[in-house]
Order: sequence, then structure tokens, then C-alpha cells
Amino acid sequence: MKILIIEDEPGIISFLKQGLEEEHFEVHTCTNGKDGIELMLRESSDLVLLDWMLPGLPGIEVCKRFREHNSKTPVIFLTARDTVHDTIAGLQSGANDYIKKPFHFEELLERIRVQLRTSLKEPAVLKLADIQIDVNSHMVVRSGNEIYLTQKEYELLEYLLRNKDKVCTRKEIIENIWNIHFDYNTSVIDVFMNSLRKKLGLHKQDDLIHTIRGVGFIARES
Amino acid sequence: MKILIIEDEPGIISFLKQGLEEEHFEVHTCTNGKDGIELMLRESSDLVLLDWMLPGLPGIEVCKRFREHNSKTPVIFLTARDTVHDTIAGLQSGANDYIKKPFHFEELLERIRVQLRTSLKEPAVLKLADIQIDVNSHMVVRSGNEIYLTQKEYELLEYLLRNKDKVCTRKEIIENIWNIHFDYNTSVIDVFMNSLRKKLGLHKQDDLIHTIRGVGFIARES
DNA sequence: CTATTTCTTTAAGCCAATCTTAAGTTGAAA
DNA sequence: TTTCAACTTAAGATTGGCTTAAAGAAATAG
Repeated sequence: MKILIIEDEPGIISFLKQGLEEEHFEVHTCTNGKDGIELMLRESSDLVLLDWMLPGLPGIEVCKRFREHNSKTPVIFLTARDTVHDTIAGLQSGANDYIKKPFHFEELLERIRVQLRTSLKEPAVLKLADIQIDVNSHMVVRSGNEIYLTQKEYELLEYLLRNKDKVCTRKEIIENIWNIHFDYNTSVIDVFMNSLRKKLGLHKQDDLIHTIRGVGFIARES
Repeated sequence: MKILIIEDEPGIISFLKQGLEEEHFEVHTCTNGKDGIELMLRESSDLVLLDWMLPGLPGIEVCKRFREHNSKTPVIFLTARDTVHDTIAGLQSGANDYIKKPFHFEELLERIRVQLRTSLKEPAVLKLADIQIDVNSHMVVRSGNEIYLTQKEYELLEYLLRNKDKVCTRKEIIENIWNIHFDYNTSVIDVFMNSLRKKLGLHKQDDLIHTIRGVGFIARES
């Protein structure tokens, strides 16, 4: 996730940059309004933090002009100006939020997350070597070919992949996929394990889904 | 535009109600959390103003539970509690903004507009292969020919298209289109699915609307 | 206000996909 | 070699979805 900071005070820039990078955002910066617009339009960031007072072009003008070309990317004002009038003007110019300095970094972070929430979809694809499953569409692909799994087969595979590199005991599997919380002496797992492996084209030497005798199974790449 | 206010102080309610109605919003109110959730789910408001401290169920809990069923409608917290920790907790519970009392009505109004602005800029035309629907006029066209759908048929199709490439579970469909939040053992979906497919001229081999047995349905192009 | 049409919901039967059981076979570990 | 867990297969049971018909609501027309 790419965040663009347009702000002229070096102290605030480095404070923000450091904090956001620790949260694994990719941070770009700019210290004046004119270049700011350029970057906003060119860099296709996922979110913009915009200072109110900027050399040259005021922040509110930057925001307005940006919105003429891009109405989607969230913009958050960071500002020392704290009058109702300014807040309103800021929001009317097309910003999505308006945060007053001094602010707590944690709150800023959370407000950033709120804005990104809509565009931030949870990781939808799970991988195991050349097997990929999309948890939204339930589509399973192995090396380019779609594989049709039944409900239970799919659930079993998803469960194993969500717990990649971790042994899934028979008990855990039965509890989580079959919702049986007692009387585990059934061999359904084996039956589904069998058809799953068949459909995926796995063989003993393919060490993608291992059997741990006496315990359960594990999905692991070589 | 319909706004739901969940708040227990009569003074604030009437203040908000009056102000918002002057701005031509349709305002509904509720004074406790339990009924609040009911209304949020049933009334399909465009935005919810939620108090932090509510008799019975705390606001944050109301928000969380609401988000389990509806991830779209904006929620704004109105609260006298002003610690960073609370703000963060509120936003994390799924709210879109968090405004501290006392607030200026003008600012609240503008923040409401910000929320409605973003939810309004959805695409007006949804497509699935050669099927196109216009969400404003409800017109449905397949390869040039207009297809007349009834209300429920249309809603079903729109829902599937809005969630293109994502499995829509029967539960989600029943909750979002029929507003039934319990007792899911009905086969209305099947009946409407049937007539929808007929009218669209879809057949088993047309893989545009797939059945995912035991889960639901998915709209997906080839 | 009543009749008629259209839309929505309920209900039931059918069929096929899927799940489960069970029994025989294999193979790893002691 | 023996034992027992895991694998394989196939038959039988079950469920879930499709379809149709008809009853119940709602909208429209007369």
C-alpha cells in the first residue's frame, strides 16, 4: 500500500514516514503543493496525507484540483487549523477526513485503515507450490488448470492451506470441517483426502500434502 | 436519504433530528442498542449515527454486530468519550468516523456528506459478459435485447453482479435481499434463480451464474 | 371498491451430486 | 512378522437444488 505525504515540516515528515514504514506502508513524500498535485496524479498512491499550509499552493487548492481528475483515492487533511469553518472547507474540497494537529499517531493510523478498508480486500488467494485457491470464488487452480472440488473437498483443502506448514490433527479437522466434537472414529477424512489428492493429481512422491501417521496431515512445500 | 439515529439522550435526539430534517434527510430514531441493531438491519438506512453509551448494549457492540451482516452502510460514532484508545476501538469495530461531543452541527453535517458522497459514487452500470444492468433505471440488457425482470429478480441479479467473482452464500442473499435474519430454510432463492436464469436465457453450460452446491451462487465470466 | 393481473412465497416431488459407511487392501513401524 | 493406521473402492443414504404448481399478496385497472 502506497501512501503519499505532502507536507513541508521536515520533523513531521520523518515522524510520519518512520511510523508508516514500520506498518509496512510504502511512503513517498513531497514538500510543496505544486509538485504534490503532479505526484498525486502520476504516482497512483492508495492514499494521500495532505497538509493544510503548504508553500505555494494551499492544501485545499491541491485537494480540489486533484479531485477534478481523481475522485477515488482517499485524501486525509493533517492540519493545525482548528476552526469548524476550516474543517468544513477541507471536507468540501473533496477530502475524506480531517485530522487536527497535534494528533496521536495511533489514531491517524486507524483513520488511514478506515479509508483503505474499502479498497483493502483480505488476501483472497492461498498458495501451495503450484496450487492456488481463491477463497472468494472458491476456484482452485493447479498449474493453470482449474480443478473442480466438491464442498467438503474444498473446505478440507482450504483448511490445510490456511494452516500451511502446521500439522492439522485428525481431531482438529473433524471438529473444524465436520463440526463433530466427539466420537472421532470415522474414516471420512481418509475418503476425502483420497479424492482430494486424486483431483489435485498428487502422488506419494509429490510432497505437498503429507500424512503424519498417528497424528494428521500437513500441507508443506518440499 | 435515510438516517438512523441511535442515541438515548432526548435533547441530542431532537437537536439532531431537527437539524437533519431541515437538510431534508429522512430521520429515524431509536433509544437503545438492542432495537438499534434490529432497525439497522431492517430499515436499510443510508447512514447510521451511533451513540457510544447506550442502555443495554454498548454502541461499539452494536456496530460490531451490524458489520457482521452489513459492511457497506456508513456508521458514525457520536461520543463524549475522548481518549485515543476509544477512538481506535470505535473505528476498529467497523465505524467510518468518530466525532467527539460536543461537536458543531455543521461539522457533523459535512462529515455525513463525506460518507454519503463515497457511497454514492458507485458505478451505474454493472456488466457480466454480454449482460448489462443499469442500477439507476433497473434496465437489463443481454446482447442488445432488453430483458424485463421483476423487482426481486432484478435485486438478485444486481446483488450477484455487485459481488462478481465472489461466492454469495444463501445466507448472505437471504439477509441482503429478503431481509430475513433467521430461519433460512426457504427455497425462494431457488424459485427466483430459476426464473432469472430462464429470462436471461442461461443454461447449465452457460457458465455465467454458477451454483456452488452447499454454499450458494457466483457470477463469473467463463 | 371490486376485479384482474402480476408478483412473491410456499410446498412438494424429483433427480443428481455429494457425503457417509463399510469392508477389503496396503504399507509403515515395532 | 505382526499390527494397526491409512488408503482405496464401491454401494447406499442423504441432501440440496431444480422445477412446477398453486396459494397468498400486492399492484393495477375497471
